[in-house]
Amino acid sequence: MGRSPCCEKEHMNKGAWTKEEDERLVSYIKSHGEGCWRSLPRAAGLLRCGKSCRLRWINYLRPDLKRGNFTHDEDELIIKLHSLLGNKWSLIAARLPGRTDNEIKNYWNTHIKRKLLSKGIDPATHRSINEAKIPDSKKTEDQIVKDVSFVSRFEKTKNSEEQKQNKSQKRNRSNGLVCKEERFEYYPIVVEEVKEEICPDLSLELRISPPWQNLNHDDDQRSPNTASRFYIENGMQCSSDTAKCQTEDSSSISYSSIDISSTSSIGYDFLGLKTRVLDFRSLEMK
DNA sequence: AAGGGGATCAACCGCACCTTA
DNA sequence: TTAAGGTGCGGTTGATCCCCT
Repeated sequence: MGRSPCCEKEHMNKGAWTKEEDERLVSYIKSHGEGCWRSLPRAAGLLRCGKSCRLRWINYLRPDLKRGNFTHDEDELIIKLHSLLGNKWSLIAARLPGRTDNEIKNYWNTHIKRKLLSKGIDPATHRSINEAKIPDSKKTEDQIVKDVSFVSRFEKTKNSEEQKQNKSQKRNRSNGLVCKEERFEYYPIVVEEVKEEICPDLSLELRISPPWQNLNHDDDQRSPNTASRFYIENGMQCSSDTAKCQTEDSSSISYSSIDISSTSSIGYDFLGLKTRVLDFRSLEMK
């Protein structure tokens, strides 16, 4: 069954936006808010497709966008998130406030890919290019452990989780949120990686936990979907309100537990990065 | 100064997913 | 349950910029 086009292609402007079009769009959204992109162009007096308006707003006109070069910390964070999430640009962008998925995607393709290649790292797999050529059966234990890649298992696990949750819950796709009985909860992003095959003692789990309760902040009146904690645990006890987990074996892969509710105004160590960029409270949940 | 080629990034396209009736 | 509408995502394109010869 075919679908009607999102808008009439004829009589529509395409290509670069003019200053006047930008002003019309910004002015309309300022007074009416985002949403209903299909009818927005007509209401705003724009000869543009709704999708085009949405893209222009999200990628360029939104007032909370951070323009300018990516910082080194952002570079590192993007690389690490890409190793976890793959080409899920919207998920990566959700963890870099002020940056858009399009911007990150472009940046990845034009800068980071080359940077990784110059270091001998395959940007698709995050493996050493040389190591990638060695068959698994001939790799040493060290090489195999270095090759931990989260993407395939992540997809697999996430999909099965989603299937389960789809049956009983209303979903909000934005930023991996689940809307359940009028409350938002983060569904677990499980990155439990190949422990049975290559590293029996290793259990990596990337999880976005339910919203933190009993926050002693001035802005506690926010809706419950605006804050949460984000932590990665390594199959060990992870204290829920500490900024760092205790580990029994310091030689194991590093991990972090981040209480965003208590660290939003200070730097914290996400994936080994001292960074402030991972603040879910700044993410808008639609 | 010209132009060729690579780099960059805004914008488009097609598709998949979610919602709703 | 199903079809249609709405929205968002990821891949790709193309215009423009910039550097080098």
